[in-house]
Order: sequence, then structure tokens, then C-alpha cells
Amino acid sequence: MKHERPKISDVARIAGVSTATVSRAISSPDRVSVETRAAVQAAIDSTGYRLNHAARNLRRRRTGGIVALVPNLANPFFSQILSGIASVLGPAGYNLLVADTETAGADSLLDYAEPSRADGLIVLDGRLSADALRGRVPLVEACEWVPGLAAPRIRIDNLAAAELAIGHLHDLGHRRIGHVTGPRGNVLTESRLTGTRAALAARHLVLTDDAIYSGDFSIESGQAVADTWLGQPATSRPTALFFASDAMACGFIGEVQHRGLSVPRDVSVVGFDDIELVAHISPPLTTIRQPRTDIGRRAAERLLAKIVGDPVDEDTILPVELVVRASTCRVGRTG
Amino acid sequence: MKHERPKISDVARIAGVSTATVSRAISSPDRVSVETRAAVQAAIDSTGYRLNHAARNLRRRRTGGIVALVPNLANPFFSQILSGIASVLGPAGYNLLVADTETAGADSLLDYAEPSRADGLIVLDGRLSADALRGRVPLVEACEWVPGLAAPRIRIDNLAAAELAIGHLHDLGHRRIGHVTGPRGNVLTESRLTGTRAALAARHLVLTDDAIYSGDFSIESGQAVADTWLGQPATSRPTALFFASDAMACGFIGEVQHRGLSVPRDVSVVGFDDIELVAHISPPLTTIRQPRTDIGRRAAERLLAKIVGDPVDEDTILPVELVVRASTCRVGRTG
DNA sequence: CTGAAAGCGCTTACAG
DNA sequence: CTGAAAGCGCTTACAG
Repeated sequence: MKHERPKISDVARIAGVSTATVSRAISSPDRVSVETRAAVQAAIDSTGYRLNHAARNLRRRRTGGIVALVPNLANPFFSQILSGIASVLGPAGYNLLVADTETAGADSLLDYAEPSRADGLIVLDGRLSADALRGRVPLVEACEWVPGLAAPRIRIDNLAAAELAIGHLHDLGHRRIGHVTGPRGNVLTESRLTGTRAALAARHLVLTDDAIYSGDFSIESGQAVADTWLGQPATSRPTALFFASDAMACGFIGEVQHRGLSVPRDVSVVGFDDIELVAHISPPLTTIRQPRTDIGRRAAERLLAKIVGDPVDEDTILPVELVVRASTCRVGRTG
Repeated sequence: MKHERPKISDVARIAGVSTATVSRAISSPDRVSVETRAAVQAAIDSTGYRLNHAARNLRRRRTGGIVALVPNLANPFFSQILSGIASVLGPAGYNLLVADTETAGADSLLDYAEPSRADGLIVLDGRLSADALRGRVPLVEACEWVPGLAAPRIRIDNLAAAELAIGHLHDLGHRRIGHVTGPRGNVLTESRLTGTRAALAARHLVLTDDAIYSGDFSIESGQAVADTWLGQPATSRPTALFFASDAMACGFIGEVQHRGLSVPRDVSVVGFDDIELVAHISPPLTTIRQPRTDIGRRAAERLLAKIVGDPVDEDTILPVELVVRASTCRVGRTG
């Protein structure tokens, strides 16, 4: 049974029609008579013919693939976004290619922006080069964005998110509020820090340098922040911290608990993302929920629209939500 | 500047050679004289020529893509595996296509096993049909496997993992030990349950029905198990539980803590996977570590070897490791 | 509604 | 070391 794969000409011969007709019977059945269609179908069934996508794509000058450029595939934050993307792309007949901007070389990343490689790009990494991306395949940005690149963006309102977090802590009576940032140079880091500063200013509070802790979104960096914070005088250090990622908040909480302190009694913690597990840790984490699946879905839909030439609005801001759990409480005995 | 993309014939014309020579200069430079190579390179630079992969692939009868079939893309467990796969595939010149077997229809999944779609398949979902997969593109299985499908498998020794977990709990003095399973019908569920039963039997203990809790790997199912367990008499219910996933263990711990009990004082908990966060929750989770990045890497390497026709050993069993943290302790006052 | 023919952009025996 | 030519397997104006 190890025959050559049947091709369209085999089907044509058996059905007694031309290859053009077979092609039409497959791609636009309504342009073919009922009888011919049946004959072609019979020939397809009897030969076990299956379309060669590579050939079709070459001829149609498309690839059938969309590439998602992910900053770090190992980061579970992106799994739900990819899931959202996949749920739109699959039914639309596109393949989802995934590339990790961390393990792929810079040059190979550019290869992905080739029309012979992919029909479109979903950029999830704001550190990529605008110049390298400009003028190539259609693209959209999601979550992060590349400054200077004019492309539709699907993102959340990071300023509003900071306002929610700070407002919540302020309402609980906190006045010494700190912020733990993401990695330097990241667009999210900037906007969340700016938002925090503004939200504090609106309440006549100032974000001093010693209340800004620099992290990099990772658990480990949150752990390190615990160290720094514990080293500061209990009477002047923040009584509440707003973290730019849940992972850092978890690392922080784990470490301060390990050192014998209690959350939220000794320090209130607000995270960012609402990743899956944080509702189930002790204490359950108060955090900013990002609609991750939706971000992925919208990004994919937007890209498909752009590919077929529909006019697309340049920016989509998805709503965030403050989820209050048990890692925050009224400012207490400490301080 | 909106020209047609230059093609190989444009480069050939400018370099004053044939397209065959250009092709060789690109693919096998050493078969071309130094001068010619330089001329071709100059022409490539001046035109901005970039290879069309679709055309090359059609001609070479390959696609340059490898598909990973993931049971649930949204599950962070798979993110590190994908990362491992990507780190091998990229440098080898393959695209990584990702398909979610949950959101993709069964028929579209079969499309992925088409030689015109992908050069190979990495199957991460044991529920797929062996008949549908057999005799198509080269494939390997990782983590899970499809019974009856003869393919190289990269997996861990689930029986040995259960032995490690049960041995640890037994060493701590536990005699009433329960097991929380994965979803019914999953191959991992079966082997971990079997392993648990065997490890208990080796210690003259019996796994009774009321000490088997059925979950589905999810956090929520772990939470539900807490409910069941709390409903059992404290004098006869297990003093220790071995969970088939970390997610379930976390759901369980969160819930019993919420109900005012303490882990490990009231119940010892062993998880499975060692996902990122569990070292940082309270208490840090004792668990079985799976080398997820390595599983992905090895699966990709194995597949590439199979594609080029290297003989591949059918099965690779990767070592697991018991990571003892604070969610387990000597059997105590309770019971 | 259908067919003949050109062509998508490469690669690769074959010959020299 | 290099070129002419065939061909990978489709699709699509064009004509009828």
C-alpha cells in the first residue's frame, strides 16, 4: 500500500475531467455541475486524494500560517493567550506558528516576518525592533507593543489598572504604598509605574525612590524584593505593595511568610494578571485580572481582518478588573 | 518602494548567471566558485532578495513545519514543554506549529498529519485515535501516549514516581494514604494509580476505594476533593494524599486552609509536576518533578532524527525526582 | 460549465 | 564549476 500520493491529475484522469475542474470542484463547488462534482468526489474517494497545501499556497501566494512572537514561551502567562489565538486561527483555516523570541536568534525572527513564511504576525514582545518589523507582513500587537510601530494594538489600560490597585489600597487606609516594577525597558513596566505614580499623586501621595522596587516579572525577583523590603525600617517602609505581575507577588509572599511575617497583616499585596493559581494560594491574591483568552482571540481576529483588507481600528483597549481577595486588608498595627 | 519581491531569476540576471547557480550559491556555497559566489551575493544584496520558502518546500517535497498536538494550550503545564520543543526546532530550521486538540475539530487535527501540512508530529495527547494517526507523517509521543500506536515515546516513569511519593509518605509514618487521580481514561491516570497501588502493596497497605478520589488534573477538581475528604470521618480518612497533578494539590490545600485546617499538620500533601509556582506557596509543595523542558527538547530531537531516517530507540524514560518541601510531615496528632 | 495553458518560485538530476 | 530544462502540485484568467 506504499503508493505515491495521488495528485490532482490522478483524480482528473479517473473522473474524466481536467485538473482545472477538479480544482474548482474542491475550492468552489458551486461553479461546477452537480454531476461533475459527484464524479470528482467519487474519484477523490477512490484514490484517497488529499490536497497538497504547499502547492496551493505557492500558487495563491500565501502560506496559510500566522506567527505568534512570544517573549518567553515557558512563561505560563502566555499559554492562555496562545489558546485564544489558536481558537480563532484554527477555524479560519490558518496554522498557528509559535516562535520564542528568547531562543530564536534575532535574524531568524526576521525570517518570520517574510511573506513566504507567514501571512501575518502577532507580536507579543515589545522589545523587538520597529524598523525590522515595519513594512513587512501584516501584523498586530498584543499585550506589549513596540514604540514607534504603527500597528493595531490589543491591550489593556495599564494606567487604569494601576488606579484600581492604588485606589483599593488607599481605601484600606494605606498611605505608604510601594510599587514593584517589571524589567527595565519594558513598555508595561513604564506604563504601570507611571500609572502608579499618577494614582498616588491624585491622592496627594508621592512615590519615593525607596518605595520603587525593580523586578523582572519573575517569581525570583519577587523573592528578592522581599529581601529588600524586609531590610527597610518597619516604621517607614511601605505597608502595601502593588506588583506588576502575580509571579513576583507570589515570590514575595512566599518569602516574607518564610521569614515569619504574615500577609496581609504585616503587608498588603496586590498582584497583576490573575494567573490561574493565585486564587488558591494562602492568602488568595488580590490582583488585577487581565482577559488573556480574549486578548488572544481579539488579536487573531484583528489580524485576519487586516489580512483581508478590512479597515481596522488601530487600538483596542480591553477592560481590566480588580479582584479583591485576602492578600489585602486595612492598614494595621504595623508601621 | 512598493516593488514586486525579487525572485531568484532577478538575482540570476543581475549576477549574470543561471538560476541554478544562484540556487546553489545559496544552498551549497561550496559547489560554486568563489567569484561566482561573490557575484551572486552582490546581486542578492542589491536586490534585497529573500528566498521563498513555500517554493523551496514544494520543490523539496517538505513543509519545514512540525506540529505539536497539545491537549489544552491554556494549561501552563505545556508551556515549558513547548519551550523545549521550540528551542530545538528553531535552530534546526523548522517551524513549530501548535494545535490545541480541544479547540480544533477532530477532522482538522487529521489534516495536521498530512505530509503537505507538516513534516512530523509531536503528540502530547493520549486520547487521539491510533488508527487516525498510523501510517501518516513521522511522529513521536511525549508525556502522554496513544495505546496501540507504535511510535517513539518520551515520557517519565510514572510507576517509579508513585513509588517515590508513597515511599516518602510511608517513611513519615503515614499508613492511611490516599490518591487523587487525573481524568478517567487518561493513560497517566492509569499508570499513576497503578503505581500508587503497587507501592502501597509493597508496604502491605491496601488502597481502598474511599481513599481514591477522582479528579481531572484541574485546580477546581482538587478543591472538590477537599470537600469529599473533609466529609469523611477524621479517624479513618487518609492522613496523607498523593495528587496526580500540582494543580489539584493546590486547589485542595487552598480549600482545606480556607476551612481552617492546616497543611501538613492535618494532612500531608504530595503533588505531581513541580510547576513553577508551587515552590513558593504556603506551605511549599512536596512534589514529583518532571523535566518538562527536557521532555520537549528530547521529543523534538527524536522526531528530527526519525525524519532523516536515523534509527530511533522506541522509548525514552526520563528520570523524575521527589522534591521534598513543607507540605508533608510525620504523621501527627490527628487520626 | 469546462478545458488548455501558463505560472507560483524554487531545486536538481543530467550533461558538458 | 555551470546551464538548460523539467518539474514540485496546485490555481486561475482566458476562451469557448
